[in-house]
Amino acid sequence: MEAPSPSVLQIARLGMVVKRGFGQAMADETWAQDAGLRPGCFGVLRAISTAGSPPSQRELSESLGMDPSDVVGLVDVLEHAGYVERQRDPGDRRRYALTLTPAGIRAHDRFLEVAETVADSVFGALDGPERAELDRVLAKLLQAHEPPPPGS
Amino acid sequence: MEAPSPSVLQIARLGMVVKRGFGQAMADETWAQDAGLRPGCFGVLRAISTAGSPPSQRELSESLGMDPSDVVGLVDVLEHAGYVERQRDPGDRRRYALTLTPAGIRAHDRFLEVAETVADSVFGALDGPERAELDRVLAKLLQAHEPPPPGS
DNA sequence: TGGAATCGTTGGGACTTCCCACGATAGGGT
DNA sequence: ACCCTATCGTGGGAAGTCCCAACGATTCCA
Repeated sequence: MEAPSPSVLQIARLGMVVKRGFGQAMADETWAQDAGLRPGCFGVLRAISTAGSPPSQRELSESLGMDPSDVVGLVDVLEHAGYVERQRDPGDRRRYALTLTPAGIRAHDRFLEVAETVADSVFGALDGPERAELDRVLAKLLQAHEPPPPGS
Repeated sequence: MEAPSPSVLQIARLGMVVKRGFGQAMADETWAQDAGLRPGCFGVLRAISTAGSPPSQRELSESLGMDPSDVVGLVDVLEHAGYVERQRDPGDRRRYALTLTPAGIRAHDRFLEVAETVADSVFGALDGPERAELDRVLAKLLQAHEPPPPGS
């Protein structure tokens, strides 16, 4: 039976390919290496950048699908590198309001370039429409697995 | 920037979702738990099953995109569970010829069921054509990144 | 026959992921 | 005003994964 069930393996496998490619591409970026940036830092930078208002670390952890305790170290690195700032939310002093510094925005842009290089390498076998369709489907799947936080 | 490059993040992210979902689904399968099967064992089982002739561990490692040293432990578990057999290749006594036992075939089938359940959970938001197209594109991408052994 | 290459294996280091528990702060009910 | 509960960020540790560097055994090539 040629059931399409192993597609879960393909996804997991492709995820590893991307992860490896990204890690390898990052090894060439001396500026990131010097700042001590870890792979997960890109996700944090991107999540802060795309968030409507300065997010808290918990919102980040939900938006990234990772444990809050793991976000701490990532933000630590980024703050120490001068890319993000932790400001106490005046409305709720338990939370932080995370913002990107100008240097953080530049770092994010450079990250995007690297990501695009990796994407070209990974998706090179796809033509334009295929790639657009893949993008759309992936976004749909992630959105289905991550109920967006309403106005709360 | 023309294309939304962060699709690489989506892939990696979705890979984690699958991995988690699979691990969680496997936690309910007592037979696998009792046999001490690890997540990677499914990939090994599937690789042996889909290989044309009994593969060596090195062929497995290439086909799975993992390090040969990590295949050892996986095959150890599977052999100890009575699912695969290590037979020396008479033509090259350095290699093993890995074969599935009848119990291994049954285990593989049960694995497939679990995988299908996970797939339904992950791809639930997609309709038939979308899912088929995703399958096709993923296979295309993996094939581009892993030239298959022609001697089958 | 001797040297180089390959296969399986061992060991270990660096890293990620996940879970539990703690102080600090906030909210809700009486 | 008080407790009780919940949430946020944080620390620590267990388990797992990925990757590399070696080593005996075996094979291949000159």
